[in-house]
Amino acid sequence: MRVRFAPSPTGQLHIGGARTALYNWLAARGQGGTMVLRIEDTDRERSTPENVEQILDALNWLEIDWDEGPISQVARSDRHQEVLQRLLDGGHAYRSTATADDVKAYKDLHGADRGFRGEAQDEGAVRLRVPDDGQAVVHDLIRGDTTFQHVHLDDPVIARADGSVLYNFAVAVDDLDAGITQVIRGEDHLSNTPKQLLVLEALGADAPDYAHLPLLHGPDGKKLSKRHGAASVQELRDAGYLPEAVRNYLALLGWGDEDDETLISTDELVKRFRIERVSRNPARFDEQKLRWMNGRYMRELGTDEITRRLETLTGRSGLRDAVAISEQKIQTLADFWPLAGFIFDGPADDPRAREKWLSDGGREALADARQALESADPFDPEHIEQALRGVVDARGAKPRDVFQPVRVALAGTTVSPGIFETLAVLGRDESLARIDAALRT
RNA sequence: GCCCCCAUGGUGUAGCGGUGAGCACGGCGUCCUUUCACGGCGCAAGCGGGAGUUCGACUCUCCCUGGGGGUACCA
Repeated sequence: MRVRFAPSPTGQLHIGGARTALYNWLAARGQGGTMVLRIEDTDRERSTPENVEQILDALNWLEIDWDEGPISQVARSDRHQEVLQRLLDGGHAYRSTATADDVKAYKDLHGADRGFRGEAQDEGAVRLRVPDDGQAVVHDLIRGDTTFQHVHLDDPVIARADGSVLYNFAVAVDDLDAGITQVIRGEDHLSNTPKQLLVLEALGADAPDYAHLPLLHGPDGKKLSKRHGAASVQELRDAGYLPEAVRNYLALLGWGDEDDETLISTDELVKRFRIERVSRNPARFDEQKLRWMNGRYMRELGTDEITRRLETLTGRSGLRDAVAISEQKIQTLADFWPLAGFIFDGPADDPRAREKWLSDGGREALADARQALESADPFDPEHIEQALRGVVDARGAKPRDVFQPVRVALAGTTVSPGIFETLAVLGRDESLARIDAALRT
């Protein structure tokens, strides 16, 4: 089996594209097959090395690998010209100057469901000749056979007047040359498949098997498309998601095994994934579920590994202690800094928190806490807790009336990791200094 | 307009003629609790509609409705 992933080199790898990549990859790896990359775009402006590089980067981050260097369509123009000429010579294609208006006029005359048929001229764009009778049958691994009657199909333009070839022609030739046996792509390509089948037929070649994946929609139900600035893999990475969690989540967006398990490791995914089991209905990208799943993966990583990833992401070091007391509370890597950044950067500025917890009663409690903290020894969570609980008892207060002022003094906000642990990580000197600073204001 | 695809709770799905329609996210409640989380327990919430086929339909067929895609000298 040989599959190919063919992203458009528009710079960002969009989430739907990432899922397509994943399914291709899982299908290939699971069956001991091969996955090749085809960077498809007949437009030289878009197929820039930088754009291609970005797609490759995104794939690398997802840890989705491929077996051969990217096949560039633009670089294959000689081959495409050769095949195009063969179709022209064989009478399978013809030149025509017919415009969209001509096509419309033809339909007004022959009926709306009647495909356009042109006359051969000696200039103009190249159109494929479509027979009036017969049909194109797409053998789809997910949906079964889909039949398109030839009569309904317009003679498709396969090359511009200047000779440059168009997608539906190029992709058929490239897949054929690359020996692709299974084409796994988005459902938006289903309706165009007959054109590709016709090209293959004109060439006397067998068609590959197809698998058209249901499209992905955004939370609003609209198409989550590369054109509509939808979330991309790059954005997921920047939002602090883990590649293994993204793979798990994306795999489930349109596929489920018999037991409908939710948390499935990539290894397990490779073993269990079957393209035939992919669902036929479009799915919505639900970031909430991704966040939850990401949290689960984070907690399985262990403190050292989370620290390592966080340090690469932020470029800072010495985060381990802060990670240890925060890891239960964050869902993504990006959640860490807003929660624990105050440990390194000093208290945040939250006037409302200060007003509420550092007013009269709060200041008294804080002052008492400071005193108790001075003698906590050793300065570890256990002894800190003893000291602070002592203050609570002595004041006859509720725990929060003592803990919250301390929290706000240290963190500047009402949200932070556990207060005893935070104090311990900060150390006695820094903790007391922050409390003093809070007391002074 | 024409061609094609799709249809289980708010979301993702399991189901493949007989089920109390299962799981997960989210929601709500509750326990834990120093904040926020995590975790435990519980609750609400679904087969779009109509005809068939069948002893029996979420499961099969048709129609409708509703989504989506294609229909470019874009990919």
